[in-house]
Amino acid sequence: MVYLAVHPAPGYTPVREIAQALAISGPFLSKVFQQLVQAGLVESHRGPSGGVRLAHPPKAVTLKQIVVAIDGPELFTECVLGLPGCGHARPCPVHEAWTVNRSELNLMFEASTLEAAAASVRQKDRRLAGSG
Amino acid sequence: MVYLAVHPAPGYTPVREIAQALAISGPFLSKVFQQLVQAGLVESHRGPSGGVRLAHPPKAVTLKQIVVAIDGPELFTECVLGLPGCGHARPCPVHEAWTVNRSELNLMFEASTLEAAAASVRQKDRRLAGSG
DNA sequence: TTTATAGCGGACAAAAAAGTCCTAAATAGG
DNA sequence: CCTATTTAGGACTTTTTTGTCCGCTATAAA
Repeated sequence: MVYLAVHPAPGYTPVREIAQALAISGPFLSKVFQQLVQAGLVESHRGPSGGVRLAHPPKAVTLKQIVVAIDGPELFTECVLGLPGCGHARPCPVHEAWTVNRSELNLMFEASTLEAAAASVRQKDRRLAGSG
Repeated sequence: MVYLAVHPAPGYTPVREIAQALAISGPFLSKVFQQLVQAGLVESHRGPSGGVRLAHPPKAVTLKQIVVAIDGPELFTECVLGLPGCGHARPCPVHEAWTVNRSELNLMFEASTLEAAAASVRQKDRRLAGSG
């Protein structure tokens, strides 16, 4: 998604192209984009001149949305010990501590936008892939 | 460790006893305690009347120490995207955002002590296990 | 000294996650 | 209409993580 924000195109960008640019596997990235499409963060189009594109302006997309789309909302909702049913009524020993922690995490991930990440990449020639 | 803090014993407490009290598997808990012993958070003693006990007063043990002992220091040191070599020189797009985030996490996990968790359990009759 | 107890550590097994492959469906262009 | 392209989605494989088992060593008590 950062790639799409940094390299805006008039139409759709093929997943394969992104995969090559980031030096990651095509099928794998394809799976990731399926999740992003289902979450409504990305729009896709099949056939020739098809591909993917951002569904919203980068300013309106947060890091939290992306994390939730790919890894699920558990990080922002669940008990840190993984105890099922942990909540105000039946808290685990670190419930309060983690609740505070978690809300901070929420704020930070919500404050971090795709636009900010893209700007950072443009300005600092920042890498997107593991090598390069 | 919360159990040990809540149920102080004159000598060592067998791992099996703790496993039964918390309704979790003995061999599994045994593995966990091996890690805690190696990390120096718990002391063990073999043979009859052996078992485990806290190596330090609960006040002096932080949640961070326990997390690091069991899951490793990665949570508090590594790039959130998992890019090898991500750092100040070659940052990933969310490097700064995550750095801030991570130091907050550090502070919170360092501020949360075993004593606090144990007190919480004692006062509020808080459960330690998944059911009960 | 013998015996039962208890943690240690390596090998093994099971479960979950990550990643790949293949076929189908859509669609733009000739 | 036909073909090439490109995502969708399910099945499969590989890898990683998680959890179990078993023999070994230590040791307290009889």
